[in-house]
Amino acid sequence: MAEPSEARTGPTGSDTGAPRDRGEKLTARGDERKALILDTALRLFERDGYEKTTMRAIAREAGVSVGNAYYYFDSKDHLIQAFYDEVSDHHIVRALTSMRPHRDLGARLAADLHAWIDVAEPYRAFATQFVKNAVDPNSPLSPFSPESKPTRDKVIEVHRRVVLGSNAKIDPEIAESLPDLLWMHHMGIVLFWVYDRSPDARRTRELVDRTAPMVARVIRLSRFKMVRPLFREADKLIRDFLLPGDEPADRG
Amino acid sequence: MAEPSEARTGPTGSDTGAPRDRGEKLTARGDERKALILDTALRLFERDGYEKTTMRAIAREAGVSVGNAYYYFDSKDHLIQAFYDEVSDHHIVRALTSMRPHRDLGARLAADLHAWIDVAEPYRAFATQFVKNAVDPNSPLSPFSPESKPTRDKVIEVHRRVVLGSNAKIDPEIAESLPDLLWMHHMGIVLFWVYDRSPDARRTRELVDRTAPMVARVIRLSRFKMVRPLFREADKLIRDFLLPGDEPADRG
DNA sequence: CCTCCGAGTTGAACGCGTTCAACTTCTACT
DNA sequence: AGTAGAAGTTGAACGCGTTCAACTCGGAGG
Repeated sequence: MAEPSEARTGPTGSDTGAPRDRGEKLTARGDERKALILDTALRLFERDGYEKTTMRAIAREAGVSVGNAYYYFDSKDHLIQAFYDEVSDHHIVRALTSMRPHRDLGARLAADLHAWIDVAEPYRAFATQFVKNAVDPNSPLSPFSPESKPTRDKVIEVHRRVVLGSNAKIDPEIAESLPDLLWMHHMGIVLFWVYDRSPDARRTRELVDRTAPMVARVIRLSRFKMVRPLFREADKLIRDFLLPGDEPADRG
Repeated sequence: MAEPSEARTGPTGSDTGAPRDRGEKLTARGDERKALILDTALRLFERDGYEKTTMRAIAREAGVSVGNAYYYFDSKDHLIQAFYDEVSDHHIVRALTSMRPHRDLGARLAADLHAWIDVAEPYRAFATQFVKNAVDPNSPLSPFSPESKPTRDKVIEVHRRVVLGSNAKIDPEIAESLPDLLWMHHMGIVLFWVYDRSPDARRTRELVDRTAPMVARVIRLSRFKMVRPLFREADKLIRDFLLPGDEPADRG
């Protein structure tokens, strides 16, 4: 399989299964190195923004070669995935703590979302890029991508706790997919936050304070017979369309 | 792409006074040239997708130099703006026609959305890129950008007609912001459509058929006293947060 | 005729993300 | 110790979007 290096003709791609950084074996030193590169990248992203930070700058600052950065991360985007993981982890801890004193569903939800804003705020400068990539179905950063599933599941689990720890009485039939609904509400808030230019995301916080009680009120409505069919159908819809359930295999 | 290059100057009429991209003087020959480049670009986007189509390929295919393409369009993204305008214009015509026979709000909404899918379907291959850019607040492609306002207003106007032509009885207080709500529903459908991999967007159409009646049902609910406060608050929320209201910016 | 000027046009060049063949270092096993 | 092979590392090179100094062209004024 010897191809002349200068004639780079033909379709190179379509081999989508790049097993570069996946669960491959990394030595202890490799783990260190990977962390070093990631930390450097996030620091530069925070300081200069995502687009203005070059892979060459990251490599130089971390004291490695460009190629080496690519040995640990498949792409520049993958570095953002790591950022998202980090934010998510911090969010989980903070959210569970801050919602603990509350029993009211709206209050718990608001605490949850405020916790997210607290954690994510330092990175707002380059969060745009995250959302931009998240919206691309082919990106590993897509919320529906296999790569994102573990993180996403963890976040949804938080929303489950929001519901479970509350004193709200909820139609058990819709209770199960409620966390996913709340997750979507969360995503909406995130989208607003990305656009938000007010200092300290004050406007997003205001939005949270006003939507959280509303969401709680809507959920409380589900007990009434008049609207129950509507809720059932909405629930079914969400299950059918938004939750992939079990997609057998993508590349195997 | 049924319209020949001649149609380029006609239908928009709204120059928006945007001095953004070469709003400078263009000779007759310049207009032709610009249209030629645009048509070539859209054709290649449709054939090969957005990312795989290079500016060099567009230039070569159109018989001009790369630099010349940049003389008429500030960036590759700006070519997509043109695509969005075109889709919107066709959608408006088709939607108004196809919803005319219906009086039921759900049916009218479904007709509207199906019309959009019909028009946009050929471009699904590179629609991802549009959404990706649309989500960037700094992009001229953002739905909230001044550049997009004329197009967006036209689309929202269609949604106003959806409501006005129906026999639904709606709390007048919420009726006014209803078009914007429907527009957001539309955006949600678009987002799903971008992810949709089913042939002919069948799954998105299914989603439309199921959500449109639901939306209509929710709107019908607004008459009931029990939920009216909730609707009022939701309405106020939308006004306060999602509609910029009075931006004293363009074209006095 | 020539000159001037600005719209139109060019392609080499820049900086970017990414790839790759070749190289070095470490680990495991004989 | 020796050695195979995996893990780690390198920088030049590729193709991309974009920029820019220099060019051509056409018509208005002398």
